[in-house]
Amino acid sequence: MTEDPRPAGSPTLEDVARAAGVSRATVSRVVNGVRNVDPVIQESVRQAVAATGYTPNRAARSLVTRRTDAIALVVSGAGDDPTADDETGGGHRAGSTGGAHDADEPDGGAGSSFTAQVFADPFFGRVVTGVVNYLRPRGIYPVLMFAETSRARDEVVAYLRQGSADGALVVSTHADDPLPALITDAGLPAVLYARPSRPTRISYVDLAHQDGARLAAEHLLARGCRRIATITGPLDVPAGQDRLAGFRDTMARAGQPYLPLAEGRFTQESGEAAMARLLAEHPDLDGVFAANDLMAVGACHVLREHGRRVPEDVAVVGFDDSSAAVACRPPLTTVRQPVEEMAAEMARLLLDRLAGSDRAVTSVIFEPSLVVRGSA
Amino acid sequence: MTEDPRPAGSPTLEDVARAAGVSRATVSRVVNGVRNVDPVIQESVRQAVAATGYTPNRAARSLVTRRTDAIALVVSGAGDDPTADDETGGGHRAGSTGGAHDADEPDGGAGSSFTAQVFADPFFGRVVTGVVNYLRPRGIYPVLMFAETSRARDEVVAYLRQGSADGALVVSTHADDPLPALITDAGLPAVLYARPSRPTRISYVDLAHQDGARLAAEHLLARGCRRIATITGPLDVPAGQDRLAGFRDTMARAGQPYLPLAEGRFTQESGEAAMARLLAEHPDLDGVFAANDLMAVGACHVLREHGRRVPEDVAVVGFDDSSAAVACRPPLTTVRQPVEEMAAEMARLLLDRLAGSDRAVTSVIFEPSLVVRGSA
DNA sequence: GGGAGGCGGGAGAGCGCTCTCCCATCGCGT
DNA sequence: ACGCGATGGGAGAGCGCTCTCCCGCCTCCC
Repeated sequence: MTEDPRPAGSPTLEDVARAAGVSRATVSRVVNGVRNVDPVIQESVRQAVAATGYTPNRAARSLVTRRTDAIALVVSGAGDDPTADDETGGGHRAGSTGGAHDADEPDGGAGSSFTAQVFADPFFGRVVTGVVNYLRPRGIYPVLMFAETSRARDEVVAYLRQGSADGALVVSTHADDPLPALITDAGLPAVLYARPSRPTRISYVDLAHQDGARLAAEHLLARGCRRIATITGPLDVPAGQDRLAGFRDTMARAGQPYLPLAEGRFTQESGEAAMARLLAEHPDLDGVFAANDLMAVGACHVLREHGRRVPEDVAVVGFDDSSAAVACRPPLTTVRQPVEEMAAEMARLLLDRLAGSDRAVTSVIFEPSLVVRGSA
Repeated sequence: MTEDPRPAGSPTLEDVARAAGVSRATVSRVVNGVRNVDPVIQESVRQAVAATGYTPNRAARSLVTRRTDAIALVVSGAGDDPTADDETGGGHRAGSTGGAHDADEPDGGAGSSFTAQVFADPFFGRVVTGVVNYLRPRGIYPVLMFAETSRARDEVVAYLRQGSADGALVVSTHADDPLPALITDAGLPAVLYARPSRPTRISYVDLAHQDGARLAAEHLLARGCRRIATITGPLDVPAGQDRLAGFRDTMARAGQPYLPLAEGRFTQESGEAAMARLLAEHPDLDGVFAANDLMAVGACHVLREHGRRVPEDVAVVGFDDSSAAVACRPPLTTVRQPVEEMAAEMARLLLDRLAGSDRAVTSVIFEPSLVVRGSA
């Protein structure tokens, strides 16, 4: 007959309590620092914890507290969703992207999965950075999720509903993303990055895109550019619309109501294509505002290939101040979007919501600033 | 007297059981698809589940199964760790980086945090892509963690020990990373990306770096380059060492034993600096092998700034086949590292380990391939 | 026809923790 | 001196689930 029937498994509160000669409740109180506990007992409990190598079991704790201290970081949008019927722009040729729409593709492979597309933009790395840096000191780690199909969206909601995370941080890449509504309908706490295109009772952080575009316009004008064009973002998302509106507005006010434009999709390739189109139609242009840095980089490439010097012949201004801006030759003059701070604020809003039970909807709008480098 | 004393909270197994007129056990069996259950009862249980909107509580399940169906994706390395004493290179001026060593910095801010550095390299996005794509169909989502300080490492281990995740996928950015050892010492399941610099009983995936470097060397030689230099990665990490060794080896075998080299740190800026150094010492060089694409991009920039055309005057070969390779002008000829597949395999290895109880250590080495584009 | 064996369902014991009670002790005021 | 609140520790009831028993019934074979 052995005395110890539990050789396996990690030590529990019970074990620590026995070692310290106190009750489970007392150990729990010491571990969680709740209520007053006699300093002497506190010390002996701490020693028992150290001696046994105790670590609280998170599942057990969650079960009773109904909190997980985990939050989901969801990148949402319409990838190549076969069920998507809310497309706005061109390209009705659904499924034309080479059958990559199978969510159960055997391996991690394929370069053009939604996940891969997402990380191709330095933007998401910055969001993650901001979120992680805010959450980490608080002992919280984000669970990374992607929701580009309706099935994936359901899985996200299910995940949240089964209490795997306390709330969600949602970054949408697409307009009319149904996820925010799904989450709030389920009564789950969430905060968005960027204003949802249809009004929803949900907190979000966003940038004053129009102000940013204004800064870009004023800079190009002040530089003396007179034949200015713009490469817009996708015009079915608020960021794309607002940057164009702000730019066009300032240009019009400066007496330049006609603004050549070409729509891009926030990718470098789309920026290249757009620049080529603009150059074909307006060979004499001397200034370009691209609605993000990636497209600006593409524009620079195409300009150089067409023998234009940047910024001597054509000045280029980007948007975001991402890593692509400094990596570019010449380095991009760009409108800074403080993504990391915004992401941190988004995390803060969610944590506030989880802590207090104030279900108030707050939105925080950040102001952009101009970063002048070599390209304009 | 109301009959229902539980208006709040989501429905539990008990509720479903009551609605279906069966026991909790039966509902559990249906939900988990375990053992045979009468089809009629099965159907009524399913209806009850749908009617009540039941979702199993993950914490409760974890508590008894001792599994979480969550895994940690840890990016590990030495950031600006004040306690680091295993630094190899120069720079003993600890803390010289402007007080940025405080882990509790108030906001998500600072651009040069470890997290930000990590995402500056497209490599990590690809790792995440591969991991996520493999895990997602299996209902598992990765928890993102960073471990660049000893405290952060302890937190990762604690996180795993408290059963917040079943295992870890570790990507080290640095040699002599103590994390793998810490994790295995704690008896926790983990798989690494890249061979640890000191041998450890742990599974990993890796690339045949030397073979990749050989491909690059052979391509440059076949192209007719005769004054070839290389920009190496950090020479204290296996990937840096092996790529140099493989390249130098092939060059030597081809009768070119003297190989000009400059060490970089896998960043674009370090690549630019290295290229500038090489050009200063060897103005007549006609071929460059950079140990990764980011440095190759930097090299291209510097070459162009010095009036060299790529590939006409100087051929450039990169390594990784990252997004930077296609974004570059001209597009980079590069050695492909199938990061996504490797990351997926890493996830597969971990899941296998978690499923079966075979504690066998396996390593899978992937073969690189040459992708010829415009730069060489 | 009767016993063995398989099959399907229920009862109930926990998993490890928190948290509400409850009780013992102590200090203090009147 | 006595009561009374404050203080600190213990007992124990769950949180929602899984899983091992156990039991009743049906089938099948000798």
